[in-house]
Formats: sequence, C-alpha cells, structure tokens
Amino acid sequence: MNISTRSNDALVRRFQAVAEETRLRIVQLLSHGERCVCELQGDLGAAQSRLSFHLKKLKDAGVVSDRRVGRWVYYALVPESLEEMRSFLGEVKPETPWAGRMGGGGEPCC
Amino acid sequence: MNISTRSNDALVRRFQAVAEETRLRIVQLLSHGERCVCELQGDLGAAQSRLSFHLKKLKDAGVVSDRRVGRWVYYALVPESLEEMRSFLGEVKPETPWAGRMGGGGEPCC
DNA sequence: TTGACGCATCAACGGATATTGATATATCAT
DNA sequence: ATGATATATCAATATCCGTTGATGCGTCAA
Repeated sequence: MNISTRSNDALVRRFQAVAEETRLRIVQLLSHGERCVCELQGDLGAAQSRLSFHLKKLKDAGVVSDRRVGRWVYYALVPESLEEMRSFLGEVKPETPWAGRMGGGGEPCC
Repeated sequence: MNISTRSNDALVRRFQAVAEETRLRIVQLLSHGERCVCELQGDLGAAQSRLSFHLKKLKDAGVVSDRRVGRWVYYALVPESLEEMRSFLGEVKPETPWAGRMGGGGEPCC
C-alpha cells in the first residue's frame, strides 16, 4: 500500500451499513422518526432475529442510535452520520492533489 | 416479504459499490477528473487485476463510466448516480406513510 | 508480423456476511 | 414468584465478496 492509506474506515462502514436492502429500508422508515423494533418488524415483515442483526450493524456503524424505554428499544437515525456520507458524495475531497488533465488531447498517461 | 418490497435495487448496488475502501478511494481520485487504469494503479498501489475487479463493480453499479482511447481506458464519475445517493441520504422518502409519533409520551407500540 | 503494453477475465481460495432457529436476558403484569 | 413480552445473542449454514496469479484480447510500435 501507499501513503494516503489513511483509511476512511468509519465512512466505509457507514456506506456498508446502508448498502443492503433491509437496512436501506430501515433507514427509510426511520426518516420519519424513531421506531421500536416490533414496529419495524411489522413494517418489514422480517424475522426478529434478522432485524436485530441488521439494527446492530447500523448501530455499530453509527448510522442509528438506540434508546431503551421499558421493554422496548427505540431506534433513530443519527443525522450527523448521514450528513457525513452526503458531504463525501458531494465534495469528494482529494487525497493526493495533481494538475487537472489538459484539454481533451490524446496524450498517453503512463 | 411485504408490500413495498419494490426493491431499491439500483440504489443498494450503488451504495455497495462505494462501501469498500479501495473503491471509495477510486471515487475520491476520480472526483478530480477522469483517470486511466494505469494512473489509478500508481495512485493506489493496487495490483492490476484487483483494480480491474473494483472498477467493474463501480461500473456495473453505474457509479463510473469508461471510455477507451487507444490502449487506455479512462474512467470517470457519473454525477447523476452520486446525486441519487446524496438525495436519498438527504430526503429519505417514505414508502408507507404513517402519523408521526405523538409527543414524547411513553405509550406502548405493539 | 512480432513483440510489448494496457486492460479484462477466469479459477481457486479464504474470509466476511446474511439467514434461521434456539436460547438468553431484561422488563413488565398478575 | 410466575409467566408473558420485547429484544439480543449464539451456533450452524449458505452465500457472497475480495485477492492473487494466470491467461486472453485488443492496440500500438518497430
């Protein structure tokens, strides 16, 4: 590996978290406000165990937070995390700067 | 599965594409303009075969496009795809609408 | 036409990830 | 204290994904 292998680990984990059908769905549902697991279960028609697995992934990645209320656990989005991903996709900052490619010419590159 | 299993397939594939260290890096590099594979090889210090594999993933997901020029193939970002992901993370639209949760009370949910 | 170069594809392997069913833990109601 | 409910965790399994080295294919230069 190279210099600038200063890994974007957290960011990658966040994208991974969202990069799955069930979890993407969960994010959509949570965008309306917090929900407890049993509600999500109903909305998604997913087995409890499966749902719990995916919620853990999302939580470990920092995409959602949880809060216990009696026997229920409510999950909610963590806006900062979504914003972080969003801003990556928007600005996409440099690692190693270089001069922009010269006008449409056919110069070799290697 | 449920109603509203109208799968977000394309979107999921795009997030998957970005959800890997090497590919995230590639996106960063391409954000400055198109690059050919051999240039990326230098920047990333990755084996040719490996790089080709990841570029294919990105391309199949619609995140990058390629264009051949002589013996070189130049890859570039597809801005619409990035924008699509971005807007998902921003607005996160409903699938199944429902009334917002009532003021912070402790009502059971199931 | 031959050889070098840039890139893609393939097969094999190992490691990660998702699904399921069973079990554990905590909280509440009786 | 007992049993029911909400959720988490675990073990087993199947599938997917990334890496590597080898090979194939198109393109250019001599």
